[in-house]
Amino acid sequence: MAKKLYRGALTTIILALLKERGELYGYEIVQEVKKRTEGEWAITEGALYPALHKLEGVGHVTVTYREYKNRTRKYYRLTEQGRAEEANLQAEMESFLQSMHALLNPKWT
Amino acid sequence: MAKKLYRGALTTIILALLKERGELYGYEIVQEVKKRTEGEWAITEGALYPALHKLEGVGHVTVTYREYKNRTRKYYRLTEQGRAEEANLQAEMESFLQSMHALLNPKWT
DNA sequence: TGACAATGTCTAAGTAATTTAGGTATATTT
DNA sequence: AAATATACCTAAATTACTTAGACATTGTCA
Repeated sequence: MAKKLYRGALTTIILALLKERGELYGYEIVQEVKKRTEGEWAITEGALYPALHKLEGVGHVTVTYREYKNRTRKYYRLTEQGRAEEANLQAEMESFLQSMHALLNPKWT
Repeated sequence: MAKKLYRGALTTIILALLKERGELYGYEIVQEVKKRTEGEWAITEGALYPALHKLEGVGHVTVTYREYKNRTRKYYRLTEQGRAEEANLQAEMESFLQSMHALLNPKWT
């Protein structure tokens, strides 16, 4: 059974993958997440595509269309802004992990 | 500036604190989170109280009213079910951390 | 003493990320 | 031939949360 992906983490994941890989198309992101988490997470397309469109809308990614076996792939790539945002979200995620650690493993009572 | 608390984490936090402390009242939870995360997280009461009521509704916590200086405190305590749920959410959080790690620090490309 | 902050509870409207449940079309596998 | 995989999409419903209040008592400080 697929585990919970906390709300707000999806964009962080997308941007992190794009930063690492340079360029990915939507369906590829779904497969990549599934593979890397060994099936723990299944990103739904109903969440992914609107998230990608929003990222495009705010200028964090750009799109290139490429044909492959009669199907169109939309490749996404980080803009400069997107690269900055990726750093922000990465920092936020680390802060989250730290705070979570402080809460669940307290040093002082 | 207060950082993001990913959606879905609030209940995990509440149950974890109750497990550790045995008994807490709502306002105390707000203070405790603020203290432990050194101000990083500010749980809003508009989120906390409904969450507590929901936990009570599904039988994960019980309530005891206590008076203190003319003000009523509602103390929450885990039920057996709540204790089980706490373990589930804790496991889910750990799974999240692992998956997040796998995504952001991949071993294989 | 008068005002403002802190303590302590609550709710209701609005927001936004997600789930659910579809749709369309081609390629590949069984 | 039918089902699955690939590849994109959207719209309605859900839901956890934010915002913005309400109410009452106690503590603090000018």
